[in-house]
Amino acid sequence: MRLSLVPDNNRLIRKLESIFTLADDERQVLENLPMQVMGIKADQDIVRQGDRPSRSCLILSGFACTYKVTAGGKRQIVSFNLPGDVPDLQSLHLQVLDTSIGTISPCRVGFIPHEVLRDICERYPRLAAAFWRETLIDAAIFREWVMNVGQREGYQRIAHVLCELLVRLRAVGLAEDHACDLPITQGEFADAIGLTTVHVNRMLQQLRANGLIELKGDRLKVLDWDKLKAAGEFDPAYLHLERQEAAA
Amino acid sequence: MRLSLVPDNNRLIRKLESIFTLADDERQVLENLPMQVMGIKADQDIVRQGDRPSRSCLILSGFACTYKVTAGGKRQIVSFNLPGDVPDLQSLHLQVLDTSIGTISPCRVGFIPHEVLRDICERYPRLAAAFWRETLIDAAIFREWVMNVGQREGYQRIAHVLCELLVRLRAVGLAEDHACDLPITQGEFADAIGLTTVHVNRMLQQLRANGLIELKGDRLKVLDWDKLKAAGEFDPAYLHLERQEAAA
DNA sequence: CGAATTGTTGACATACCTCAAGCCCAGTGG
DNA sequence: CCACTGGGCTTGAGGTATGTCAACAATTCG
Repeated sequence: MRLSLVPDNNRLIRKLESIFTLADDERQVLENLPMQVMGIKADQDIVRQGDRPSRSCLILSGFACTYKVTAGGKRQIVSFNLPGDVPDLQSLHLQVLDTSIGTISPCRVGFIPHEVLRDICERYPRLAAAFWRETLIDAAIFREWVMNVGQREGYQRIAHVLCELLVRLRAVGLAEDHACDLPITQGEFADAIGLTTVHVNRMLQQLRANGLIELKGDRLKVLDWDKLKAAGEFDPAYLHLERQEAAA
Repeated sequence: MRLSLVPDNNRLIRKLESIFTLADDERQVLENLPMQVMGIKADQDIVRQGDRPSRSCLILSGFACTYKVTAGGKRQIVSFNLPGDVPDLQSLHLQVLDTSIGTISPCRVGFIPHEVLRDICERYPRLAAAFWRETLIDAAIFREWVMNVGQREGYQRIAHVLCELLVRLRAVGLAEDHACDLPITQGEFADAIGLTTVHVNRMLQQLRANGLIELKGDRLKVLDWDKLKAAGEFDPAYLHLERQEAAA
């Protein structure tokens, strides 16, 4: 555990800049975000449901996920957290966490005190809006996931999640056009799309057999993007990645 | 369609006040929210996916829902919107709507221009935070819904939604302790929890047979709240209704 | 009062689950 | 360097929750 005043949080900056141009002072604030940086092993909780955190965590590298656990002990992953994400930004205004956040692969995580964030929001209204916006995009993703598990069949569900992951990774510079590292296990996919690991396995094989993807070890290659998109009924609009245009 | 400067948006005020005490000027701003009030029949869209609205809508009375439609034409309701809700508050920062919002019963809806909201956010930081918080609670509900459709069986799912609706209605003064008006059709429940209307019907009958509820016409009576909560594994924490306590 | 929407029921089909075994591969320790 | 271990992946057989289709009953509403 070490303190750092020059953390490499360029994924977050990159995400925000894809939305609007940062002024020099705004960019500087982000580049010098005071945070406590920590390395965390795979499969560890970063924060837990019920916690009342006084800081938010920024994923600097690695894969994490937000999840809830059923009374019966079943786990639902409600979101994959990628570098540049601040998966518990909500705790700035909601005191008690209603989800846990855990690592999937080894991660580097930066913890930013809420006071710091509040201070920034006060002084840089555009950054406040940008943070708010980030939480709204999270919400949009949750909505799409409700639809995914509620209305689509297994085959479509996986196709959809794979599409989402590839596009989001691309947005933070962690994917080539049609390939990316993806250290997500079939069991984790299962918990994310509400199927069993057995069934996930079978659906993945079908995707492979149909020539849509190649998925081996931690590596995903999309062989036929159009077909994969079609299979998952994937329309990236809900990710709100497009630049803010002047309103009509 | 008429303009009103003294709209009865007390449900919203009530919700916000349950979180923190409003200052006089803040309360006055809310009481005098300039909005265009409109009566809308049942089963009409208020706004549509793809729209770029320049105002947000406040549900004044009646039931509405936020939904998405699959490429295959299946509808997923991702949220029920009750009086006091501003279901597209997000459009303040996300230009393109990724969902449609439609009425379930006849509604009175107030449209508030974005400029008005932005102006309030600038001048009343605590109200800005409160609005942000509202969108965060929406997100928390979406997360719970992902879990509901992803991990729970039909019987549990309905129990859960019924619990949520009753608690939320209570929070805005629209329910007695264990009963409320509920003009939601079985087909709508089906679209909300990812089942068919036939199966919803069977699960409801089971809930009735087990003595948990009475549901007839537009009226829900919960006969055994503890059992219903248990059946749906319902824990209201995710609704974040508790008062903001001083941080530890 | 008729017409439409909603609720109910039955018979049958299927996507997905459960259990259980075997395989592959990376890491570890002797 | 090899044997061992454990996690993840794969496969098969059989079971169940839920879907589909189709008819009919009960309500609501104009």
